Amino acid sequence: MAPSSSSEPASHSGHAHLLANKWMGANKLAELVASEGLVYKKGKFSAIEIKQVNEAMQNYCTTRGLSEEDLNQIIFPSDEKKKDAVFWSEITSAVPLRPIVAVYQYVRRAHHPMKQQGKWQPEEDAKLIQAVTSLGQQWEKVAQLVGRMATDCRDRYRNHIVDREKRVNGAWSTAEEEELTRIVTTMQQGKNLDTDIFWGKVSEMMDGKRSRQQCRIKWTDSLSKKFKTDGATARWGTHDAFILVHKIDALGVRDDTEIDWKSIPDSQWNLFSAHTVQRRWLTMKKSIKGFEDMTHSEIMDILRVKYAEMPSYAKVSKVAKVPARSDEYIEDSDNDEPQAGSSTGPGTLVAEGGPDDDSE
DNA sequence: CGGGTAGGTAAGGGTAATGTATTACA
DNA sequence: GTGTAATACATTACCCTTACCTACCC
Repeated sequence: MAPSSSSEPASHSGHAHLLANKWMGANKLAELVASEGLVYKKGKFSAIEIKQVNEAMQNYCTTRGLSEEDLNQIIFPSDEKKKDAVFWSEITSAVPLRPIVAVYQYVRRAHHPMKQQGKWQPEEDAKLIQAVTSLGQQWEKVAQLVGRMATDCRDRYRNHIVDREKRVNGAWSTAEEEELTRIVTTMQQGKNLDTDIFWGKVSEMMDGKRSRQQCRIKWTDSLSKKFKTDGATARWGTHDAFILVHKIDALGVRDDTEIDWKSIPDSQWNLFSAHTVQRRWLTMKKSIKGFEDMTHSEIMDILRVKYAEMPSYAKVSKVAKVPARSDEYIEDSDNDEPQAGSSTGPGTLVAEGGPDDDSE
């Protein structure tokens, strides 16, 4: 495929066009990342991106005199197969680093008529169980019977219905914690990254007593920390707040929804999970009076002053003594994350240069 | 016909919002 | 000791990506 061009990486606009027009799956994307340095974005849509998408749709409608109903027909065509490639490409162009598939999925989710209906009622669970019993895991059909989005039915089923009789709630016993630690650490052996942990499997190995979500949260937010410190409890301190504020400051994002929390911890500071760190940020933010009406940079201005100095007495935050991966020490050649400048932002950028991996 | 692909569903993997129990501390 | 704010621990709705399937096109 046309490696012709020059020695320079393909132009950005060329990539933007590809992303907005070609329906590429994961493999295809990975291939382009490797072969011609394609850069694209993954992860949650930031507030800014959501706004851009909405404006693009609004614009699409007004320039063509389309009604709300027409728009709905485009997003969810009734039976006829009128593919509206123009629509999806145009909307995708509003968020340059996103592949068309991601935008397509996002918009269909966000505008689904049955979206967001809050807590599940017992009657709904009953309908769900009934539907799955008769139809099997055909979620689109099940959704019709239950009155919830297919994906929500699937989630409810796998997270709360399966093994429901065995499910245990409340605080974890020491035995359970030990069991989970054993399972997770065993699974990690021979794996390269902790992303190789399959929480559905873990839940099964716990004999269904705890759901995949319970297992995952318990491990990432609590047990992994204890494991790293050999049982010592590490509490969040001012020095941690200091580090966090300055890390976020260094990102230079326009809005905190653009922060990729997974990228915050590093080899020196990694006791707290991305989830925990994100929550700490929220707490700090909320402690500022009137934060609701402030922009991200205004909030940063205040926090920067508040945490201007590293508390001198503070012991440096403990660093994991157990390297993330078995006994091999991870060198961490200093990140060279392809932080493609500030223009990008939010979620994770996927680019050439594979960071990782070591392997053997 | 046969490979390629657009457009859809299912499965896999994860986070955000919120509630509740503990702990720190004035 | 007491009230309250911060933090730890739980719960679950909600979200995004990848795998897979199928009708359709050249």
